[in-house]
Amino acid sequence: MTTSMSTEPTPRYQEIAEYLRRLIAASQPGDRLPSEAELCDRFGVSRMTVRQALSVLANEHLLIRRRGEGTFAAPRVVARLLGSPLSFTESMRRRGLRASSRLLHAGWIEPSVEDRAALHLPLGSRAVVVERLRLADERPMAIERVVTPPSCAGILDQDLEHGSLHDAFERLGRIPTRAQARVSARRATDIERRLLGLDPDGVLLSERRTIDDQEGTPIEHTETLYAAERYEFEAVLQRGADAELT
Amino acid sequence: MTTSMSTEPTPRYQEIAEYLRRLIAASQPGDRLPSEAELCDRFGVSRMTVRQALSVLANEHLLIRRRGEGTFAAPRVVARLLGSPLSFTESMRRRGLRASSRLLHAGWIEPSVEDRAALHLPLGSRAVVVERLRLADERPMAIERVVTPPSCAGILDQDLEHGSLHDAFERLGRIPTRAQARVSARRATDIERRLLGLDPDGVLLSERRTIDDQEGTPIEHTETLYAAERYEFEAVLQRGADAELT
DNA sequence: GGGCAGAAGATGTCTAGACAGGTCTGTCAT
DNA sequence: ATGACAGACCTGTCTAGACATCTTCTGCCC
Repeated sequence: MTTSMSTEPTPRYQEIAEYLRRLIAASQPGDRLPSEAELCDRFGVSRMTVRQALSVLANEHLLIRRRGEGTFAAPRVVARLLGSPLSFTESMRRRGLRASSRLLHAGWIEPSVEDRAALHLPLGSRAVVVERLRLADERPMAIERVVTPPSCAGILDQDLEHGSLHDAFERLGRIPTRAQARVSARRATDIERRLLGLDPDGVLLSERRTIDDQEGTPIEHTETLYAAERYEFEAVLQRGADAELT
Repeated sequence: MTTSMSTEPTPRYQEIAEYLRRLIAASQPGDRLPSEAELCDRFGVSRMTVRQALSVLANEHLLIRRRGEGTFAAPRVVARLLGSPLSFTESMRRRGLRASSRLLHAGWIEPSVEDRAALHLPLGSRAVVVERLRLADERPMAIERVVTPPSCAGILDQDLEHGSLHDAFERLGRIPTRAQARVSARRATDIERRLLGLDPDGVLLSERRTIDDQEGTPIEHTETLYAAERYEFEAVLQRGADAELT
């Protein structure tokens, strides 16, 4: 049994994980997923290989395993690690969804007081704004408004419909290094409801964050308004040997 | 009868993980850890068992594995929330507010499916619940519902009106060490509105979290409902050498 | 000394089983 | 009807290997 796949072989467990991601994306939360034995048969692999795929997805909270019962699609859409460098695109892909954007507006503005403070802009300075509607499988997930200082105006020349904004920053030599975020919630306005396709009781999760580059210079002040009924934040906290305060 | 979490012995891979946790705690970030082969010898188990222990810790970002090189203590924590959700009391104190509680309910319950999964409870096991209204300078801020396993029932004997629940855990020898949290938002119900003193459009920030003790055993599964108009989460992320998560 | 090939050592992927323990269902005896 | 129990099914834990791939070190040759 020579396994002679020498041309960049994707591990079997990743194939199985991909299959399950799609299955979960097409399932209702709580739906039963194939048992380990069924997956062994379907993919012709041993049980440990199937279990490796399942443990990857369990760690991402995409499925829940209950001994004696079975494996089930995880409740709800969990989105992104709070403050994580994971892009919107990448976190959607892990959930078997295809991310895209619709550019709402891009150009120069007079920054608000909050924008100025976050980006350390002098009074009278202008700023660059990019507003996009973020979609997952064509379904609106969030409204994003990014404000950057004049020194980053180069991003206006990049592909804002398909590319990642963070990649655009890196091409300009500015590496996103440190982020501060604040998360709050409020009811949606009429305009926001229409853009996101929410019902009249629609609630928004707001993430306002500031990102610094490798030199500690602020390069981005962003507010992202997520449809709360379809999006959650996730955070992992480790209490280390440091009770360090601010 | 308090008891009995389970009659089964601790799995070998958890023993090994515990050994490694202590080793990592005593190491500098980047230090080399024992190789898989060394761990196999030391504990007299097969390689897959050692790998299971290692993958648990890798998922917690406590160590980093590099193919061909070895396994190393992880370089620092990836993300930390300020005003840490590890303790309401502590986060209020940092904001210069005095935290207090009004006990709504405390006792034994039949845990929900989600509670059971989060706390690794067997079917039929009961659980302890504590529901409190959390106040900051006498102003209602959040409704908190804590579910803990029978092994932590001792917290029922503690002062739940004034003391910190986490201090109570530590007095039981269970040190809250790691937390996973998910943050979402929704409208408040009538009861919640009344408890928190919200207006009819009131929105809640919901934080559902699970906390593990120093041995990785879940000790708390909590949902906290914050008055969104008076509360925000803050997070700070420092990007280290974490280009390789997954 | 410099360069290169190979050995050694490390993790990654995978097999084909085994037994244990939790959950559910249907049947049989009460 | 109801309760007890057996069996089917499912995930959890673990073994004792195998080959692949990647990195680093070593020693030989030029």
